[in-house]
Amino acid sequence: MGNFLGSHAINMDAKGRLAIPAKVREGLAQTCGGRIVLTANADEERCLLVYPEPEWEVLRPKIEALPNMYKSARRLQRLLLGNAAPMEMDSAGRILVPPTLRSYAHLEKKLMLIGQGKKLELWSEERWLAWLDESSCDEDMPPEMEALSL
Amino acid sequence: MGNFLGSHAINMDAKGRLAIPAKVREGLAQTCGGRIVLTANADEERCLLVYPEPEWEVLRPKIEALPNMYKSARRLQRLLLGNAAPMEMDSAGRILVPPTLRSYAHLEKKLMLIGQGKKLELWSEERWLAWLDESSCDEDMPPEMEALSL
DNA sequence: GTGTGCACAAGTGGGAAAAAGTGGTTTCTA
DNA sequence: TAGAAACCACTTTTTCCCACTTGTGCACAC
Repeated sequence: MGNFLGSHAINMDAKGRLAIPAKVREGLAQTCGGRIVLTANADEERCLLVYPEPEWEVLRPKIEALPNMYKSARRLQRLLLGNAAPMEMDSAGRILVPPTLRSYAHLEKKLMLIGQGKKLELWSEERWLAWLDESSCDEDMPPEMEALSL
Repeated sequence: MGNFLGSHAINMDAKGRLAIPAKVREGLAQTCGGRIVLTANADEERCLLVYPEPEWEVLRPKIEALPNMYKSARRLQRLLLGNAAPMEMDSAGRILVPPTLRSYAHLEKKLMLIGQGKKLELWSEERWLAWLDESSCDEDMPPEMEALSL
């Protein structure tokens, strides 16, 4: 199962195409033959999520099965299912980000691709840097986290 | 079983016709030979629901059978059954949205079509964007959802 | 050990062909 | 007679491919 680490600065061209860095491309080739699913992130950060297809197929049924009398479940379904776009890379290893996702995450030219283990996150560089500044570490933690020793 | 994903910006013309995006059209051709049912959504969001006919025929008897001593059940019946319109696409892959549904969901020129697995949702673009902004992620969650790791 | 240059790989941009979307006109039907 | 359906022709967008530019790493020489 793919193990994506590290961050990469990348550029999106005028047509909305972005070249996956070669290092990451290798990882994707291995875990999913280059077939990925791009979707919106559901928490308060407006970034995109990049899943290798097999990983997405684990998640998708779980999301579809959520009881949709709950508002929070409908939200998750609308965001994750409603934005999911299966993608394949072109001959130069690029993907075309759909316009709706581009505007959801406020993607312009300069982007950051952030490895998160099983998936990757795709941010507008501006928002990523802003998040680094704002985000603070004195929120509530789950117990598993309190026990960590870094 | 159709699997509709992703969001698409589409335009309705002056006659109330809207072109189903080609990607979605394929999915509809496969699951229902292009025969769909368009109806109103019953939750607080005024959007329309697009069902492949076989999927609708699974749902319809269940709605009809709801015990209608309950106000909420009557509401569901009036909205879903009372607005259901079977549709077929014209030679260019377009459907004509009935005026009553158009006004129910406040559809004007710019629309969004949102894949939701078995069905699709059709929103006024304005309302969809507003919903994206307002909707927050700290509502009650069903237990299945708390356990999710995205 | 350091610097220079070469070669290959990665990233970028543009253009042409094909497909999708749009608008209007005519015909049919209620 | 008005509205909807079918049809047709035009315009725009998308997709695919090819060629160019940039960057990186390695080797060799100084």
